[in-house]
Amino acid sequence: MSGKAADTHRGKVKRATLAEVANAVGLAKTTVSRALNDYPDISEETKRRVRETAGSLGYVASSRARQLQKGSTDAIGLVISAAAVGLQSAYQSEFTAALAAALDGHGLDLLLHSVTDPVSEIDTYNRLFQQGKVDGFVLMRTRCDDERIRFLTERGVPFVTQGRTDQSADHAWIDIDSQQAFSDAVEFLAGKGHRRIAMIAGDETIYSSTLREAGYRQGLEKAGIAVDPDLIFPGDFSAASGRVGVKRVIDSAAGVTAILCANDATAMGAISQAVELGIEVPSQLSVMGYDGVRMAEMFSPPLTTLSHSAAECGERIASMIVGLVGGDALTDHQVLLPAQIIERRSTGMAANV
Amino acid sequence: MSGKAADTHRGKVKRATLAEVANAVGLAKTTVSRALNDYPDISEETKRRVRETAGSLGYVASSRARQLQKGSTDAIGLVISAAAVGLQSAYQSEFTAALAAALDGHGLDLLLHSVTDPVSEIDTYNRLFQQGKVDGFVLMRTRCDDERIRFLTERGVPFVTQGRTDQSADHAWIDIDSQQAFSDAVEFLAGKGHRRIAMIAGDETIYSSTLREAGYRQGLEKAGIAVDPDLIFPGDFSAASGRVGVKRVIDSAAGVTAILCANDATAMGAISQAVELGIEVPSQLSVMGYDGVRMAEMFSPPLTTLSHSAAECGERIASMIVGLVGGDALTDHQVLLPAQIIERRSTGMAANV
DNA sequence: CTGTTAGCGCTTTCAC
DNA sequence: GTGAAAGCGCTAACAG
Repeated sequence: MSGKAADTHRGKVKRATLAEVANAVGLAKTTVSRALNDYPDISEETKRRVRETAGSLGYVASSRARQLQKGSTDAIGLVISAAAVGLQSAYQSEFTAALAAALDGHGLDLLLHSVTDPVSEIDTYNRLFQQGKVDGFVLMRTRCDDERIRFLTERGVPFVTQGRTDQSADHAWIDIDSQQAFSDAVEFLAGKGHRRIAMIAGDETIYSSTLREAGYRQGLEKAGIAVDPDLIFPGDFSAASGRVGVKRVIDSAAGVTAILCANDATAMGAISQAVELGIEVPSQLSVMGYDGVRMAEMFSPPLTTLSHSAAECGERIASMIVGLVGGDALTDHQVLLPAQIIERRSTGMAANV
Repeated sequence: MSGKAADTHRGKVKRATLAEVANAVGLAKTTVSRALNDYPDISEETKRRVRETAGSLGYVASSRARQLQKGSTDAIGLVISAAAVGLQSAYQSEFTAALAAALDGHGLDLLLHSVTDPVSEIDTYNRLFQQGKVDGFVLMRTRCDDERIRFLTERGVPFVTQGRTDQSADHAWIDIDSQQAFSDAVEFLAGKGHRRIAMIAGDETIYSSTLREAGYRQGLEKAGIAVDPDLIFPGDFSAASGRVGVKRVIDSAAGVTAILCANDATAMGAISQAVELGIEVPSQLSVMGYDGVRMAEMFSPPLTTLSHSAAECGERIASMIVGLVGGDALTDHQVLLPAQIIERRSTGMAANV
């Protein structure tokens, strides 16, 4: 605002433009553009010269302008809900980092958007896409009946979900075979002599929670143990719900020697509460988690868990979304990855009850 | 490529354009644009009509086009290095989420970029800005002598750091007064009768590590305890370094009854290792962390720590970067926030040695 | 109050 | 092999 100094004011940094480069080399903008983009109809010599002066001018093409012209954005949106505080679970944040890294490998950026009001969630997806800020989305924490999926599908917006839903048949997703994993976990526990195995479930609106519970039941059956509905306690993936869950187990379910938790955070909460109640883990109570977050290894006792790779998941999703945005035919667009039991010291042989 | 079907192919979603809206209302693009942006020189009646048809057409302005015209991006870049796996520490990810939420409140997006090769780090900052993808940056994990800061400062690129540096005088930053915090922590421990208090330090290339160590020394002095350099063990903010640290303490430093760790992850690692070595926390050894991550509360035993608010930090940084990008004068551009001791159960009275 | 004319910086036909 | 012209969708002068 202060007159003469206006064009020098802080924050306004001059970026070299195509026209300037063209001018400097003595060629037309068109030619420079094609040279820089390595078109075959430009002579090697010219390309060299152009690249050189472009470099010396510190020229970097404005992606805004390019995007406007080409119609694409080279950015993928990831919307997190502030309600689920932090970058949600440790796993979510490990995954997010992996996704960012993987997208980077494909030359895409990750636009991280936080939405505070759940009501405006859909609106956020809509705006981000309509505004042309992103070419597509990655969805985390998919819900059983996921409104976002319906919305995006209807509009033909490319997206990949991390986790299945009731509508899984129709969209691209990648997921961990949590049902199998939980079944394995129960068998593993049964193999250690546990007969009364409780489960602290995850947020029931999240589809994967239902799968984890189904796996738990399935494992019980395989192990020849009758499913006792009273041994399934509600939870919400938080450590706090693990604490509450343990108290309930103690209060209401006699003879439980092992607890399978919906995720690692819940398991850690459960252990910490158990210890406070004077229950020793694993000698009196085995506790097992799911996800294999890094912290699980450092917990005391180190957590037995079902591990899967956030990095692989991120990379696969990145490839998938790149394909979708590029309009590729959908092959391999539904991927199920296994989880592996990592035995550490929060589980042991069943105690004599 | 397949001819006639080309314009219908998946992924190409038609977005309404300004011209279309203008056409529909029977007004000029300009008028529509101004109506939508609530310019004073458009009649209320017209604005109403325009908004109505815009709404019914589902029109959302293309931010690409607007950005190209206005020159700004409404996005802030956050570059994380994949080397420090995951979204780095739990604190980093809590902060990132908070930052995204806060930026959202200002109508800004967060562009999360991951860089694998440390060598290309500066280049990434440069490209992101030159390409016009972001208006500015937020830097985490500031290093003592931070090349990124020199680079951005030289070019006049707006940025705010979370954490100070050797060059702090010259740039906008927000930081926790970790020196004071660590000093307080030592006094707190001394107040519980601890005389030989070890420290497991953080990554020494990170500026804040030096501050935390300085605070530790300062606290010792205040408590009238001589600083013993042999009681300071190296670390890197990881839980693993906490484990290693504890072993070294046991092996080489007799009489230590308390360990102050550079952050919560280190503290958790330390506790878990101590327990494995048969050392009881806190009866035989007190361990204290820093950051106050959510998991600290759920640890067993719950961790005594120095807590500070990621949310507040994120909000403040958001305001600061908004101001900087907007070209505001720099007032309050260097903010020091306090940390608070949260006493939980990983610390107790000094054991008799 | 509203419309006309430019132009942000780039990529693309289409000529030469 | 290279250049001229047009336009992506928007906003900012400047007229009327």
